[in-house]
Amino acid sequence: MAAIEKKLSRTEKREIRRQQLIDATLRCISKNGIGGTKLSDVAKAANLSQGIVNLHFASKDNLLRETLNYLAEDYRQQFESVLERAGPAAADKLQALMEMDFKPSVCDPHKLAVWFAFWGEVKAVPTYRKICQDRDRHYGAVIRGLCREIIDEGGYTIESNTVATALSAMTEGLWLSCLISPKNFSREAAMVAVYSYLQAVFPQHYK
Amino acid sequence: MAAIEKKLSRTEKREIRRQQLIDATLRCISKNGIGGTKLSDVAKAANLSQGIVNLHFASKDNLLRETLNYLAEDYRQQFESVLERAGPAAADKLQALMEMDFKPSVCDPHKLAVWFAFWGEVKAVPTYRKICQDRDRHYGAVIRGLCREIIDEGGYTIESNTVATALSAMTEGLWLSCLISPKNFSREAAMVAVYSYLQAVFPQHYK
DNA sequence: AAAATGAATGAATGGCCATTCATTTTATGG
DNA sequence: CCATAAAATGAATGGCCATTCATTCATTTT
Repeated sequence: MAAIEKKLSRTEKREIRRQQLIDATLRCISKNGIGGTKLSDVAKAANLSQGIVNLHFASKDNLLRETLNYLAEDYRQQFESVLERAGPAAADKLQALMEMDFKPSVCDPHKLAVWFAFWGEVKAVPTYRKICQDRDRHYGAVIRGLCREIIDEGGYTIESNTVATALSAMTEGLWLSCLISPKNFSREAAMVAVYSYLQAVFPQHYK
Repeated sequence: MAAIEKKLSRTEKREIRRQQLIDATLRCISKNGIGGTKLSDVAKAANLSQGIVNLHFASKDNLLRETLNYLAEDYRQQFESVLERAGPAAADKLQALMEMDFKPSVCDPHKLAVWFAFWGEVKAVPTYRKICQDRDRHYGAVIRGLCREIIDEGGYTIESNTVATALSAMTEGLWLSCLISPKNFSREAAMVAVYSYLQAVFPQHYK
């Protein structure tokens, strides 16, 4: 490991350190919650020294904000990538997006624990609210657009807004189940629940 | 106020104090999150003195646990009460329960903020997980039972489990929207989303 | 109404933890 | 290969906050 690091330039190392610390933070929050996460834990989890977080992130608040930003960015990338690959039919894109939400890389108790830890602070910390709101707004708009296309194609009478709201909510609620009762939860059953709605509301598009 | 308290016996006063402190805790958590809630804040919010929480609850952990228990019990009471009053048809009961979830007394950003604050710690604090799991299990079972009845009546082919999962998830996801974007959120629109599912999946029962 | 018991107060204590900083280690440009 | 600058360390600092406790105040009992 040290041998590998030797080959990296200073600026490369800088980025690596930051990411290393964010990863450690994710593990700590998932295990101990935001309140239970100490900078000394984060440093230990990253195999680095006490003062390292303040060196790279200046403050704990800052580290937490950057961690949330990383989570949001991680989701965004997967979302865009799925949107590109799937389709071209709107119905296929929508289904692919829903399936993404229950892939192990997204629907993973560790990551979800961190999402919920931040959601739990949304009312108290405007910065977190802002980041989460922007995320919701963006994906909401995309989903709504796809629903609109499907509705136009199929001549359905339901509001695109209603379907988009229902789908997004269902996803997030299923994530909560995954967090609270991981034993009992199955990603397949979750997808079946989502699919039951798509099928019921867009019968020509989903069988 | 002092005049009123004078008339109360010691044991009555004890209960009142505990409730007063739990109410203050709800307000503090809603405003500052669990991490930002100090015992001195709680005492101040209850117009009482510094050491009062330790006197009545022994420790902060204890106060938080009791606060979550209170939230759960509050929900349980409303749930049972709705279940009693509504019906007797299963479809009516189910609808009444869903409507309850979006009444102001339940779907209120202050209360929801506290629910989410605890959900955010579920992975880190087994005690919280236990309480939330029990809650989910219980209501899940009731909702599933009602869905089963409706399915049998209507000769639908969908699994009761799927519908129950979808409905519970949608509720909780909509609560998250209410928390994150209270400006944009409307309780009516949320109910429309839920209703769109009921209508689509149980067309004979919901028009 | 005196004694005893319980409730409430708020100042003092002690531990925890983010942050700082003097020192050491490592990388880079000349 | 040296000089300089950046990165990393970890011990020390200081502030915050849960908890304790001696004291005061109120209620109940005898």
